[in-house]
Amino acid sequence: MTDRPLQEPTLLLLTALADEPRHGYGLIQEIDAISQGRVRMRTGTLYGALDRLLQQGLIQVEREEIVDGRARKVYALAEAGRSVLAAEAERLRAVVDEAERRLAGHRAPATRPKGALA
Amino acid sequence: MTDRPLQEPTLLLLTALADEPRHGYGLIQEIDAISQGRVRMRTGTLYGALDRLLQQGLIQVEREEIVDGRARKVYALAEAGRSVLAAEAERLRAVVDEAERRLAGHRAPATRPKGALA
DNA sequence: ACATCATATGCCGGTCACCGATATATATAG
DNA sequence: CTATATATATCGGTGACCGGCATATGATGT
Repeated sequence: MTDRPLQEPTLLLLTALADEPRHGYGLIQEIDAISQGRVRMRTGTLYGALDRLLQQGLIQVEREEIVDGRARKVYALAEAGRSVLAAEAERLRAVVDEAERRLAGHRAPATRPKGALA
Repeated sequence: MTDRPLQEPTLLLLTALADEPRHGYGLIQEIDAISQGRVRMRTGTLYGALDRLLQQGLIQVEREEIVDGRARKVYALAEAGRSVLAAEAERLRAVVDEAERRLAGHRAPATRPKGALA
């Protein structure tokens, strides 16, 4: 399946769905808020990613509704998406920790015995 | 330019250079260590990324040397690369924090069979 | 009446980072 | 003498993301 690391827009999408279900346009706004206005997700990215994540089973359409005459699809994080997001967050945190440790000047021994590579 | 968020292989590359200069193959091994063996960077990704990062001024060739009859290029993190990595780490940490915060305040979605629809 | 912004979904062409394979070369271990 | 580790490099393909465009309604402004 998709063992590949998530790119940031996708990571933000799953994060925006982690607390409650939202519809497409609401996700754009939520991502804008999460990133302190630094990320404006394009609709091209959004709906493409939504389709992809649906197909991968990481999210699901919770319901469809009509608000003020405008149709909405409300997406929810699926179980699979929840665990993928958790794993991804844990992995990324480790990398970020390591980056900041090294930038701070502490040389944490990441050294391993020779021949560790298969 | 480098306004776009770094992808993970690139992030790992800069991280691997953050404590000391390394040559190409050494970077593959270091990234293997940092990621606890989870990421095996391909040479196609590595040398392509190295060229790109050189051109962006995020890294530089510190020296070239010959060890045991094999040529090496030793790369070092440039000042620009150091600040980009720092900014990227800070940004990613915020996203990861937010993701874990939302996951912890768990709101499990109704696991509905497909076909259920409003 | 007309314009324009905010809301809302969706498609399509292009770009580029990454992947996998391949090529080349030396040193060491079996 | 063959395989593995070390070491650099190129190339074609894939796919996520970007930017632009199309479409439609409701609210606000002039």
